[in-house]
Amino acid sequence: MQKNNPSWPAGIKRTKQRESVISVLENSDSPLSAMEICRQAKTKNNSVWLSTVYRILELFVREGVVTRTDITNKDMAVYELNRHLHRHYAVCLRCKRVIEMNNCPFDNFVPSFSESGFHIFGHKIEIYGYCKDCEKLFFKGKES
Amino acid sequence: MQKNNPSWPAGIKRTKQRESVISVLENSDSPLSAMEICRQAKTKNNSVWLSTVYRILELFVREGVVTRTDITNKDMAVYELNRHLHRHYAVCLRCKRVIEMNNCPFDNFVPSFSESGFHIFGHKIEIYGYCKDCEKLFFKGKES
DNA sequence: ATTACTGCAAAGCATTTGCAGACTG
DNA sequence: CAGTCTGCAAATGCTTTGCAGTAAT
Repeated sequence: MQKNNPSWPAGIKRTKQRESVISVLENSDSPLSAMEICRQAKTKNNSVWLSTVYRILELFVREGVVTRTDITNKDMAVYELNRHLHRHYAVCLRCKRVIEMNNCPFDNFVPSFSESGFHIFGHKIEIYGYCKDCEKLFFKGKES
Repeated sequence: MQKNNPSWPAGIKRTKQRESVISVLENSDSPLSAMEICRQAKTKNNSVWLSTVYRILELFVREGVVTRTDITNKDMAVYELNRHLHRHYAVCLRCKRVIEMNNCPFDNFVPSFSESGFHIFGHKIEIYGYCKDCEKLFFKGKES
């Protein structure tokens, strides 16, 4: 997010730590944990403390610039830029790798409820299973 | 889960703590946290230590008898009996009421992944929004 | 200059782990 | 009676918080 980038939220002070966090997220095509963001920021010689990263993420989530996702069976939240894309992920039950889904089952779907009048704001979908690599191991395990 | 209940997983030793955990889950119509399960088990005069509850839940999840869910922005996992119903719910953001959905968006849907070879075992869907009653209040709030 | 932000340390809290004694099959 | 499970305590790991010094506007 460059200077003058209009998507920098209004009234939010620029600090090198905040720009650094945003920069890491901009250069990632998958959601990252706070720890990973901190590690990558340090690599770039931008020292950012982990607690600061959490504070910055909390701020940007509140501002709507970043989204936070809690993944089942993973004990860490992951964060990504809110690119206003509607996206869901699959998680490998073994290696916890997160794989992007390119479409959404709610497109062209009309939900039917047991009670009328529910106003949907959004949804969260989580797909679980085994990734290519872990499935091999999984079935190898079953064979023996 | 009574004695001789065929759904008790094969080869799993019966202990009063395990039966107690399952009993709490059987008598609940909503998913419970480990702490809540522990509390309810204690109420029934069945002393179960919290760490034991976690070990028991881990075992039953592995055996497929129980499912674990992490709820967004809640820092506790919740557990429920795996009733083998394929069902999704909508949760009201205000009153937390849970409303059943009668269909599933994954019927007749072919997911597309950014990486090939992911083997889907299942999915979880969380729909959020406002129920009929809370929506009225919500919009009343916005007007004033 | 004023107010907000960060470094750092330390606390919080759900969950996990280690170990010795208790219990199940 | 052998191996597993539990009580208990202590550790772990992610996340939050408190505080004093630092930086942004």
